[in-house]
Amino acid sequence: MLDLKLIRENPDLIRQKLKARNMSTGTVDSIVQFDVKRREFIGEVEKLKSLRNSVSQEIAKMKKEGSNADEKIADMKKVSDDIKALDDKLAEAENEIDVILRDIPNLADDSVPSGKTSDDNVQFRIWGEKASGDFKYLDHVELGKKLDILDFGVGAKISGSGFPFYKGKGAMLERALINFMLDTHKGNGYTEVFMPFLVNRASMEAAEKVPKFEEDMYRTDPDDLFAIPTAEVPIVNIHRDEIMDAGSFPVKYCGYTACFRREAGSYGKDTKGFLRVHQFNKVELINFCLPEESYVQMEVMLNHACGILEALNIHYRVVNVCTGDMGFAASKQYDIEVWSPAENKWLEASSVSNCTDFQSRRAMIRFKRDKKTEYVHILNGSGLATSRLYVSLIESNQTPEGKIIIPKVLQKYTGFEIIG
RNA sequence: GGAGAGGUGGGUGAGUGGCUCAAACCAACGGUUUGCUAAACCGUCAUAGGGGGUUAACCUCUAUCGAGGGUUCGAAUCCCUCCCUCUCCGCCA
Repeated sequence: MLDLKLIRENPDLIRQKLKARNMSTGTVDSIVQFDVKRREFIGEVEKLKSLRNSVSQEIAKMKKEGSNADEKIADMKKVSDDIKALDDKLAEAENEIDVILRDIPNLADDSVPSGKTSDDNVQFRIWGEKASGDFKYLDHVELGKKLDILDFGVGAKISGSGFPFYKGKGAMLERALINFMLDTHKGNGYTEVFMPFLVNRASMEAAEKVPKFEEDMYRTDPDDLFAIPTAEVPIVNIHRDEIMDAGSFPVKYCGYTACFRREAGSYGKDTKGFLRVHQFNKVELINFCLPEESYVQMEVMLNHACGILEALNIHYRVVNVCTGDMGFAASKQYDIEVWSPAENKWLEASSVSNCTDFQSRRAMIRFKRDKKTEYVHILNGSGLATSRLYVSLIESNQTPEGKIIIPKVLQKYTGFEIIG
């Protein structure tokens, strides 16, 4: 969430940033108005509470001395009633502010290109070359079927469409990718963690996923637990409600989880095979750092994610995501896209975001410096999601006969060099 | 799932209605003393929000003892609901 004080003191800045995100600016006026009310109520109610505290002391003293305090008690009864009424009004104003605040995204950094849709994203880097064999590239669904390593029909039978099923060497390849990525990131200084895949509502709120995106989440009914849409949620919550040691930054974690997304409202769009799924595997990178370091850390994280693709020799590009296409909590976002020779297009495989203090303010993750408490900056990046990476990998490394050559670095993880 | 115990500041831990709007100790930080180390002594020791201020230091008020309600002039303390942790039993990978 944004800083209420920042909105109060710079409403024009916020309006301008909201416009850049194609959002209406009326919310700013509402917040400012409710904030004025809120502070009025606070002033009034605290004056009354102060009075009550001091008079209660007097009553205690009078009772001890044996004198009659009935009159003061009657007065204070009235004061207490007033306090209760004012507290209710205050809570109402605070709730109104919170409801609006939960709907306002992070402010875009000035280095973010302005634009409305993904078409306005700006290519930032491109690496490698398109697979250019002199034959027709089979797509991953055809390949998977031919080699008997992927069976989307079985996944659909077990769970529904969008739940991939891997088999034999296909399953081993998936496991190899995950292990390779984790080992590489450990080498980059990340602490490996393994964590719950179901989290409580408080954790989802701290990561700013709920209530805004509740429709996109799988939720268990009697326990109100959410299937995580990304490992970002449990990892960010490691330090929730904590004042972190200022000397410890950057604090870096990597971890594998399955990720679950309902993808409500996106039916019929890029639904083939792995292109859009409800469950996928991802190795996530999270970085807690000092505010002044977050944009530098972001470039470092981007390079860590790209390093995986380069080791696997996968053709990719990085785009600087525009204001209109950026994630809710991000102030800046790079998407990494991998090339699919069969689809003849780029597929998003990773997203590296600087969430600045947007999550840490909600999650109360802070550190101390010069006697002051400041909010930590939090970055997240996929390093990477396997599903679309898998598509690019098996498609790009296929032979004219429809076999798949395993990249050198993966061979010690798979235990084989070729599928087919 | 059943039975019991318990949740107090960074940690230990006192506190069953009002000089406790949280004692004491430990840790941490600053200082004094000191050949060095250690010890001793003194001081600081929360978070959030409001108001004031030469808008920095600082002053002041309010809230916070797992969470939320309730009783009361007044709640860490009494009542209700929920959450979590620990121990034992049952079930189970």
